[in-house]
Amino acid sequence: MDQEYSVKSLARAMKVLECFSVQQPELGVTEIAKKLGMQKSTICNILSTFQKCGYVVQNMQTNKYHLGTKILHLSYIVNHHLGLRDIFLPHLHKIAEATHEVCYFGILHNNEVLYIEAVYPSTNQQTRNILGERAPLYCTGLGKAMLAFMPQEKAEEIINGELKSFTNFTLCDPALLRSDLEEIRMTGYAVDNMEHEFGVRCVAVPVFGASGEVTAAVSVSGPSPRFDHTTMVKHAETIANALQPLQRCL
Amino acid sequence: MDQEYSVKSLARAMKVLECFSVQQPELGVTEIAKKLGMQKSTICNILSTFQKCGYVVQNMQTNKYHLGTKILHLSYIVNHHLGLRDIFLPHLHKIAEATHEVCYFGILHNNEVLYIEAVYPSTNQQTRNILGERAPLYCTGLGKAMLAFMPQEKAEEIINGELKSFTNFTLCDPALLRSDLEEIRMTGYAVDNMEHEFGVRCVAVPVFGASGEVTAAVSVSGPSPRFDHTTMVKHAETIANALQPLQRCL
DNA sequence: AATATTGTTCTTTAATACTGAACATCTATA
DNA sequence: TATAGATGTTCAGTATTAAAGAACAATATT
Repeated sequence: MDQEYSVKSLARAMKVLECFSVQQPELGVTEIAKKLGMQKSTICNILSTFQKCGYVVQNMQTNKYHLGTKILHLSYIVNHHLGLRDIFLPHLHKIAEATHEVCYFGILHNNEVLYIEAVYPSTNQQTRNILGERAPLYCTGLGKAMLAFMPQEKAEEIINGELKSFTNFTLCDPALLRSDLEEIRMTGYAVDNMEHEFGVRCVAVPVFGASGEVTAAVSVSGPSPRFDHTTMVKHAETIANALQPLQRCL
Repeated sequence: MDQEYSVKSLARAMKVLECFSVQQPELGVTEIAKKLGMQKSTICNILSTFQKCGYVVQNMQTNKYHLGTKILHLSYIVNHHLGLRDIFLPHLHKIAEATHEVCYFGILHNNEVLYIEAVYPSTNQQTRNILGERAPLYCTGLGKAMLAFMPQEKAEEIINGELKSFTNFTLCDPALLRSDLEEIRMTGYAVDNMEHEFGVRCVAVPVFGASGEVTAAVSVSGPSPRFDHTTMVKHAETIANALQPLQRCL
């Protein structure tokens, strides 16, 4: 009997929360019910519970629901516990100023890149909020930097999995990807040559934990004309140097 | 029959998530069970479900649990939907640079201040992460700025509620607090005179939504010697001017 | 005005979450 | 080193209750 010691109603409820996305921040009851193949009334009850707890808010005008601010408080605790953001922030600033490019910081989570922070150089004061955004491993600088140093078994799972094409430059061929990862292991840094977004190049360096496993990565990225080979090598060195004191101590 | 159309097991489970705090980011099964007066096995099942969903992670060394990064993704959606952070950030930067003080941005949530962002002036590069932190309304600049313009009924609830003393300067007397709030309504800005933290003064200005209700507040704060009366009046003006374009349009 | 389509309410039943005890691990203390 | 007291986990039975499905109310659309 493969009994699962899990609270099924809770798992179902969390799926409801996960229906909300940046693209669809507001959802109706039937919309969610269809999406999950569940009954309207069930969704209604779950949402009403979440609302009472503050995790979801109903828009009085449209009757649709959206995520509540209670989640922000939880995320604060996560961030604080991880502590990573606080530890990395000064170094990210240093890198952004030295390279005059946007500096990203992401961690490995569920076989995806989870962006934790973006720091803009003072010469480029954008304010795009990417906290919490996710991206695939195989076609981003941060992702490949981590993929290259992951346990081979886990890495192969991804390499042999679906490699969706985002641009003409995306490495959708496992063999090509493998040799790229090999080069990353040799040089110590990953290059994303417009593989995820056309016109955007990126250099990323992995960060290793105390026991030697990849835990995170830091990158700078920007418009491809500014990212020629020699510049990217220089940037990689800048990042690697800035991260030196953090390597193998987290 | 006052039947509650809520999923009780879900409400219970969310209470488990809420046990985690900055002070106690890691909790054991029995610890949570005691805190909530629930059975160990129940907590165990809930945690195991949350773990499968990625909302909670078990520390292999200590067997204790902590919140997972999945929450970050949800918080990203919240932030993005609120959009507030993105809208306010440039103005917060402006205020921080103009006053050379830390600039805070908070919203009203569950009768508390929920801190959304802190921006440090370039002359004071701290990196304290306060995203998601909460504080009482009656003894903080941001809080009083919002409390003063809340619906009277809701405000009185708080004024007549427990007014815990944080410092010798905390206004724990409802009458004193009321007259302070009256002054805030007159001047349009709130002053926190070391009421929450000794040695820290703060000036805050409320932000109003499209329908005229208080939705948020912005403040600058710092060591009391730097915050004399004339300086604070000047800071209040600076903030009010910077926020002008955002008033009554959100 | 008529007709979908939405969110909500309600009851019944089948599912399942919680209890409570037993078990397995680990960690202080004698 | 042995023992007692923690801890987290497993398990089966019962009492709870979550979900289904239909009916209702309130909008939106035609």
